[in-house]
Amino acid sequence: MPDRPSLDGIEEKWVDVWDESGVYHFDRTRERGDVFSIDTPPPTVSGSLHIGHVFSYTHTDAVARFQRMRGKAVFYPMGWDDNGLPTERRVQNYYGVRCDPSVPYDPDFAPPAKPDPKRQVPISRRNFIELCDRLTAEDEKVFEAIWRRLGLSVDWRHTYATIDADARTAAQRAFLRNLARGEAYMSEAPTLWDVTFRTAVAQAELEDRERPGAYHRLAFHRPGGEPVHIETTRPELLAACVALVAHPDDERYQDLFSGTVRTPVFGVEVPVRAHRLADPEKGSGIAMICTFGDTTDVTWWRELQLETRPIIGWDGRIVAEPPAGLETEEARLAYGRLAGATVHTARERMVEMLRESGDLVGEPRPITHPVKFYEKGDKPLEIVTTRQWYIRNGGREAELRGRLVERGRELTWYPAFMRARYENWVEGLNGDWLVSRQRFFGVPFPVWYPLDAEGNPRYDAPIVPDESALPVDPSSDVPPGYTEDQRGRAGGFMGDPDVMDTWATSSLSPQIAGGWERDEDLFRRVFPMDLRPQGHDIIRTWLFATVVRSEFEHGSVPWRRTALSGWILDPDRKKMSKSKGNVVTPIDLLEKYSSDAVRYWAANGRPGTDTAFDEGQMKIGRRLAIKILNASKFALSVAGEDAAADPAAVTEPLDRAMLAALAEVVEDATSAFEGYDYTRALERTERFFWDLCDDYLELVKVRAYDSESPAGASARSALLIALSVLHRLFAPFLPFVADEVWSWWQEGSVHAARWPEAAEFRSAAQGGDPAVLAATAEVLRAVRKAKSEAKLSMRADVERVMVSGKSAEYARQSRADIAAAGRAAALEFETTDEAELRVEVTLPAAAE
RNA sequence: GGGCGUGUAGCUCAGUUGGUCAGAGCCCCCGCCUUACAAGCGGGUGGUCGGAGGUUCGAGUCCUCUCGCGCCCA
Repeated sequence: MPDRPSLDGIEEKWVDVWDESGVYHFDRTRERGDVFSIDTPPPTVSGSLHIGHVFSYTHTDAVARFQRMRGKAVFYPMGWDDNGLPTERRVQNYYGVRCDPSVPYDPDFAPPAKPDPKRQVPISRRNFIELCDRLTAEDEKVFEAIWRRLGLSVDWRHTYATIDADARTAAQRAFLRNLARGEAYMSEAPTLWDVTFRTAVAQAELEDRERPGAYHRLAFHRPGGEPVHIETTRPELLAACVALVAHPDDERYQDLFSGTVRTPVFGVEVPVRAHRLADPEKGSGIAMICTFGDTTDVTWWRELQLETRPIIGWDGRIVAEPPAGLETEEARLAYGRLAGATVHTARERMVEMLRESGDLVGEPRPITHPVKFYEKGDKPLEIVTTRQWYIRNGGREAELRGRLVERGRELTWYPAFMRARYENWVEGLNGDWLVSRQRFFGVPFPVWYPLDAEGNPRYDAPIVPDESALPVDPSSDVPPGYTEDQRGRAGGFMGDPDVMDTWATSSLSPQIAGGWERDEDLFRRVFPMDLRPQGHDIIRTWLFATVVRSEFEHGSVPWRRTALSGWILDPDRKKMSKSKGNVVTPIDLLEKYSSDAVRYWAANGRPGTDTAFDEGQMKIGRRLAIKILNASKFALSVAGEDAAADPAAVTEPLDRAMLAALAEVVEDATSAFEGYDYTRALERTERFFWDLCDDYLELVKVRAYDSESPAGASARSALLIALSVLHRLFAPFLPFVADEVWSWWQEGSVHAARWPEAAEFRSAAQGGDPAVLAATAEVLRAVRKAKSEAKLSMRADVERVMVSGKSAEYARQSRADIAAAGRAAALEFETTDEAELRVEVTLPAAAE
């Protein structure tokens, strides 16, 4: 035990000790019932670890530590999400390169010494992936170091990355089984498309953003020539117009239904149709349907069985070839002015042409409206018809949807109201899950297609590998029955060029971490997992997708509980984010306040509740940690480090009262933890501890030094019992300081110790009444107040203390301790019926 | 527009099933060298619990309406 205990260097010391002792290792000999398994969220390593991560991972760690102390074998792995677009972008910027699959592999490639993000060097897909692997490996080391310093009790032998071979194997195996069972399918259909990243995007990745736009009033022409006015925010799509639509009940357009009109400028004849989704209140009540301007167009196109005349290409530009229907020379010339232009330019030119033809009525009317974006993109999404892979998720089948809602109800949600978010999402789905992405750094689809005699792929006859061959890369591996020289040749084969959505891999995190089909012995001990902690913003993606995959593969929920953490808000109540520049680096905070202090702040954030970033709370956490050091040192120096607590020696009413109060704290903290209310467990423990320091310790200080009397032995034993219990109660929250103080007088790690139970020290409490401690402390407070108001030192003598009231009887049982702590010469107690405890303190005349 | 959450001292937050529930910590003010801790200790000043109705003997605590903020979805 050091003379002057300190938090300095405490993290380095214990991180090493824990690593060497393996105290957090999962005992895989334990059966499922004795295991507590956690489906840890794999943080995106291409981003930086921010304070929000520290916040939520601390919550999980506290629960993991509690369960471990309760005797569970805790399966607490860590994953890294390195698969996907964020990593591609980071690699592009970091090395100044971009992936160009047409460039051949260069085994000697070295990235530019001075990366220039503006002039990225095109490199082969394989070189690009090598750089992704290299950079993510470095990032993961940094992350692990921070997690260790934060004190996460992860078993570092169990880590995974969403791009590693195990994850690729699991993702491909699950996909092949989905395919075989008909849960995955390929379809050519209108798809939300990000033109910057040139990839398809799923419903779950959409977000609406308010953008300026303008209503353009356009004149279409009836067969007789008289105009029909429509309003559109996307005049550039006029060439893609396939119909007009109005509400079936709209009186204004009854005569037009089942007739046709001609488009302005292009003179294409299009039908006028009726559909309930046409809003009579909006614009002129009649709209043009284009293939495709928005998702409503897709609905109309599908339900009204309209033609397809797409004009926007994968690059977001107007395609060179005019769509069907543009027959006249003028129409083709007009289209020629748009071909190759961006959407923005095309709109300007189209408006120009409409002005020339006189079909633009009035001036465009500026508005602000919500536009769909890919959440990681910065250009509006287009809708392009492409061939994509889908996994069923209930978006098209009520039966499956209902089953998935039911699975959600099998889960225990912390907090419970988060379940509503899940159900709202599932019930609002309008399509299956699009899982293919036209990107590079991801898990490839384990599929090849035969090429027919003309060299065209036969998508209806995909070739799949045997599961034993996984993972495969169809761009370099050869399908069964073919040779490499048949790649890309007529009569040969081609590999599917796409990769899976990153959620298609991370939705298998319980299987990947748990050893599904790789280590079945492990898997049956940990799956379904006990807990899925995660942010509430990814209920619709990660949580939902994981439920879907587990339903298909195992016919069960993937876990029993899920805990949704809140966000960290800056002092202005805004979500902290990099773009706002209000992010604080965790490592600086850990160094400034100590890991325990930062954990203390985090542990004060309740499940699902957004929490203010508050360094003040970290200061308090630091104070608490230091107090634990000092109070422990004091108690141990009084009692003797190697002294053993003897429950039978606890005889004084005040000591028994303290232990009885502590028993209540233990019971309360335990049930709070069982209900995932770690914050309450901490609050109760902390409250008790500070009161113990302020009152009980001061009261028994003198007596505890008395080595002669039984009263002294009583105090010392009670102190040691309380200390042991408190060290363990604090261990899940302040693991460093808890193990430090524990090590001064106990064998082994506090983190391997048994969680305290009231039964342990009930006998020592001997039916003690917490009211004795409460009343005694109240008298002590009154004495202090008198001294404080007289501006006296707490060491000042007191002539007389007169206590009366209902609980005077309780205080009387601590007469000697009050006299000693208050330095009171005379004490009188009068038990009356008065509810309020009255304390009269008489100070020596000289002191007044 | 629909769903969910939230609004309690200057700040951050507790307040289980309605009855010492008007609290804690921080901040601020006034004191105290008290050998565990001056990175400490003691004491004190702060609120008609967003607003309006209602149920009840009694409501931050239940109901209705309303205002503000936040998130999710259209």
